[in-house]
Amino acid sequence: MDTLFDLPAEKPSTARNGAADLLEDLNPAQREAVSHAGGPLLVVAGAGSGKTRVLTRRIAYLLGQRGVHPGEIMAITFTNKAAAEMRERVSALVGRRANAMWVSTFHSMCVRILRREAKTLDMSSSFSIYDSDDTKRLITLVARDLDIDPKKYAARTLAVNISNLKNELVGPEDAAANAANDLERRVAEVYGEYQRRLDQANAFDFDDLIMRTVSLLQTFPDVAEYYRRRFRHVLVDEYQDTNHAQYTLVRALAGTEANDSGIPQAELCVVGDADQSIYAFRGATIRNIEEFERDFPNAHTILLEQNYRSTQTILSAANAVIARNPNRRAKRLWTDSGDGEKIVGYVSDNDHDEAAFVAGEIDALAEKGEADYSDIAVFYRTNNQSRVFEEIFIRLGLPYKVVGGVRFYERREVRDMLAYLRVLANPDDTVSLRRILNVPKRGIGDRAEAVVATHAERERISFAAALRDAVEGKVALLNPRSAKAITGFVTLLDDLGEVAASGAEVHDLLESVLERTGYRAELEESDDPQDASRVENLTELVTVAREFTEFTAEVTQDENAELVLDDGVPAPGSLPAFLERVSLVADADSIPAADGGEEGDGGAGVVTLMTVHTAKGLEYPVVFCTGWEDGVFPHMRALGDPTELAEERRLAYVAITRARERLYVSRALVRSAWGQPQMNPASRFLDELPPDLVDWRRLEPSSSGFGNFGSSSGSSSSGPRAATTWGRRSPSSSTSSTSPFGKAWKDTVALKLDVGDRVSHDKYGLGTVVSCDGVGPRSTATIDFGASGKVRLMLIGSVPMVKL
DNA sequence: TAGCCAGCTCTTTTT
DNA sequence: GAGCTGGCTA
Repeated sequence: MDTLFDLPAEKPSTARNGAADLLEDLNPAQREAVSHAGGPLLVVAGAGSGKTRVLTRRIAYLLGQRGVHPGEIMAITFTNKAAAEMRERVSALVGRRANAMWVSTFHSMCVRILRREAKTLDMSSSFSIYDSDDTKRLITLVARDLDIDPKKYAARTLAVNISNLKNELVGPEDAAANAANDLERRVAEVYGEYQRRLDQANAFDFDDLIMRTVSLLQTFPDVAEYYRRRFRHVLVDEYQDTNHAQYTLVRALAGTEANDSGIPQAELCVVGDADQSIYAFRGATIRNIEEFERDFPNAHTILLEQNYRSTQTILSAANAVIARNPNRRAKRLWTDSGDGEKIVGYVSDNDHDEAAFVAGEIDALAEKGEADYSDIAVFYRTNNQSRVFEEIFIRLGLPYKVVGGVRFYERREVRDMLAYLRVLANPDDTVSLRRILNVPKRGIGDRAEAVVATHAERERISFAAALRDAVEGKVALLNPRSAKAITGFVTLLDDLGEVAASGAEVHDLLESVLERTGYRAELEESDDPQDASRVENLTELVTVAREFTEFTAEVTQDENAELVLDDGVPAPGSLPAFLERVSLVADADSIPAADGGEEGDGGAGVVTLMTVHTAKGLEYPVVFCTGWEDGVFPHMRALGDPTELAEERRLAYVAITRARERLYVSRALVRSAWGQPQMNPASRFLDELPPDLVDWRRLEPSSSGFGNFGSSSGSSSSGPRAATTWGRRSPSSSTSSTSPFGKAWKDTVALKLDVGDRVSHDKYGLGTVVSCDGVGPRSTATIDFGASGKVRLMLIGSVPMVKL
C-alpha cells in the first residue's frame, strides 16, 4: 500500500537533454531503439537488457530532441508500479514536463477514456468497476435467475468463459450465434443477461474496461479521431502480455497506415520478450509480438541481448532452460560481468525443511554481511506455498513481507466497507448493494432479498428503488418484520448519503460507515481471534483513505497539478477517485522498496515472498526458487499439455532471470497439499540446468531401505535425481503412524503403464513408454512420442491418454 | 431469520 | 485445511 500514493521523486532535474547525453551510456542496439524515428518499432528486450532504460530514454529523447509535446505521449504498462517507475524516471530526465504525459496501465487508461466519454455510452461517469469477485457474485445471481444448475456450470467456469469471450472482443450475440455445445450456449445466455445487469448497475468489469473502450473507438469515429490527434506517440511495455482486445485497442489508438480519417499513424513503439510471456491464461497471446512485423508493415525490430543484471552463470542456466521450448525465436542473453557464484541446489525431505533451509541460508548471508534482507526474494509457484515460509520466518524472527495471496482489498471486511462506499457513490450498483443488505446482520434474510429482487425485476426498476418501494409497503409478499428491517437499512443509507453529500473526506465517511452500521462494534464484541485482525484491517483502510486525502491535498496545492485535473479524472480526493484507485491496484504495487529500511526496521529491510508471476519485472541480488517439483512447478495442470508446459518453462525462465548474483533452487520430497502429504518427483526444469553450474548442497538420500520401484529415467547425472527412487511402502503398511505417506496413496492411478506399452495421447499422439517412475497418484512415465520427443507425464486422472 | 453442523470441492498464475 | 452450500433446529 505504501506505493499507492507515492509522488514521483522530483529531484531538481539536472536534466539530460542533449542528444549525446541521452545516448551516451547506451549500447548500439539501445541507442538505435531510443533514436529510431518513423515506422512502428518492436524492441525485443531480453530479461535484464535495460528495457525500462530504453523506454524512458526514448521518451526523454522524443521530448528533448524531436520537439514532441509531452501531451502527445501515451505510455502503457501492465501495473501501476511500472507506470509510476516510468514516470519517475522520465521526470528525473526531463523534469516536471513529464506530468502531462499519459503514463498508465491499460486499465486505468481505459477508465479515464470511459469516464470522459461515459455519456456517449449511456453510462454515468460515476460507474463502478467490478473486479473478479464482484463479477462472480453477479454471475451467480444471473445463473440462479436463469435456473442454471450451479453444480453443472460453476459461476467460476461461466466467468472464465465470459472473460475469454471479452478478451476476444466477442459480444453476447456473436457468442450465442457461435455456440457449438451446451456449455457455450449456457455461457452465451448468461453473458447476455450478465451484460444487461452490468449496464443496469452502471458498472464495468475488468474486461469491459478494455472491450468497451475498443468498441467506443470503433463505433464513434469522432472519438477515435480525438485521441489519435492527441497521441502521436504510443509506447507499450510488456507487449507479449497483451491479449487480443488490448492489441486491437493499441491499433485503434495508434491508427493504421491505411486509416480513413486522414490522420497519420502515430509512432508506435512496443517492447517485449516472447520468452517472458506468462499470462496466456488471461488471454495474452505471444502471437502479438511474433506477428508484429506482419501486423504493422514497415515495422523495424531491434534485439537487445546484452544483459546488465545477472552473472553469466545465471544467464547460462536461464538460456539452457528456455532453449528447450519449441518454436521460439533464438535469443541468447550474455553479459560481460563474469561468471559469479555457482547456483546452489538443495533437496529437502519436506516443505518444512525446505523453508528452514532457505531461512538458514538467508540468516547466514545477512550474518556475513553478504546481503541485506531487502536484497533477497523467495519465489514459489502458487500462493499457498507462502504459508510454510511464513511459519518458519515468524519463528526465527526473520523480517519478511508476502506480496499477493489474499490481498488486502480482497478481504471480506475491506470489501464490505468498499461496498458501502460504492453504493454511496453509485446507488445503482446492485452487486454492492446486495452485498451489504444484511451485513452486519439486520434481519433481512434471503427470503426478503428474493422478494425485493423479484419486485425490482417485475417493475423494471433498480434494486435500490425496489427497496424504497418496500419501505412504502408497495412490495407484495414481504412480511412486516422484513419491511421494518429494510426501512431501517434505507434510512441508514440515506443518513450516510447525507454525510457523503456534506463533502466529508473519504476517511471521515468511512468512519461514519463503521460507526453507524455497527460493523466495527460487532467485530469488537466477537471473541473470534480472526475478528481482531479484521478490526486492524479496517483501521488500516481508514489510514489508507486518510493518506489518500492528504496526498491529494498536497498535489492540488502543487502549482503543476494540471495533470490531475485533466479530463476523465474524477475530482481529486473525491469518493469516486478513491474507489477508482483501490479498484485498480495490483499486488505488484505493494512490493517493498528494494533499497530497504524505509520503514525504520533496522535498515536491513525485509525479505520479499511472492509468486513467480508477481516477480516479473523485478530483480534481486539473491533469489530462492523453491518448490521445483513436477506437479508443483511445472504445475500439475500443465503436465499433460505441451503448450501449457512451454508457458511453465517461460515462468521458470522469468524466475531464474530475476537473480543478479546468487540463485538457489530447491525442492522437497514430500509436500503438504490438500491437507495431505504428497510425494513429488524433481521438476523436469532441474534436469535442464547445466550440471556444471549447480552446486548441490544436499541430494535425495540414495537409499531409504525399501525396494526400488520402476527405473530412474536415467536422463540425468546432475544429481537431483541421482537416485530417483522413493522409499516405497505399500499402502497396507499404514501401521507406521510416522509415515507421512500412508494416506497419500489411497487414490488409484488413472493409468497403469509398464515399459514398452504403447499409448495414444490427445496432444502428443502415439508413443512408447520408456520408463516409469514412482507409485501412487504422483507416478509418472517417460514416453517417447517420436516426432514430439520424449515427454514425462503424470498418470493422473485427467491425463488425456489411453493405453493401446 | 440465524446459527450450527456435515459434507463437499478446491488451488494455478492476475489486471 | 478452508470456505462454501444445504439441511436442520430454535
